[in-house]
Amino acid sequence: MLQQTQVSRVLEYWPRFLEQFPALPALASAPPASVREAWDGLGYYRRAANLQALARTVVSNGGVLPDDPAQLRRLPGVGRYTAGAVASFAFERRTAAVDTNVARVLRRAFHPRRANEATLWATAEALLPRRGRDAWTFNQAIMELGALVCTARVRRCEVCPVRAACATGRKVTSDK
DNA sequence: CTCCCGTCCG
DNA sequence: CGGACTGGAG
Repeated sequence: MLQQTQVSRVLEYWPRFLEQFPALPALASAPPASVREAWDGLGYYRRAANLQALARTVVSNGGVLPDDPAQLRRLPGVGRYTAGAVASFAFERRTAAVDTNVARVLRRAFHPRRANEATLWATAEALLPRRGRDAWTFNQAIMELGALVCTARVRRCEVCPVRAACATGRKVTSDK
């Protein structure tokens, strides 16, 4: 649900969705129309179909989600970001997870000129703490930094905890 | 108009 | 690589 959709909007759907489909088996055996209906208004309806296909695949293969990013990535609707996010946040695997927030933070802090996806992921991996548990915290922290402080429109460099190490933030504070 | 905890297809 | 997919908020 969070793929390209704001948290505030997902919050209106996620609890109801989970109530209706408490776990993968329920989602797997549900009529596709009921899944689509539960998704109504959220947009990107392919995600709903992908999610049910994912549920069916996982259920028919023992019912357990893999914790490995490469294996997660093979599931429908799971790209590099989601695979990393699930592996890190659900399983505490040591993996990078670059979403739009993280990408923006990394761009501003380390690549003020231009940076492609590969560069951003490489930077994210280079910054990743050794232990999985600490990588979880790092991923959570950098993502929230982008969502709450280093935001797309108004960046709040004054309250940014990594301002001193940021290529963009250093200038911004001296300029304005 | 851009942006949002992207992914897939051509 | 670019574009499609979706809709609401700022």
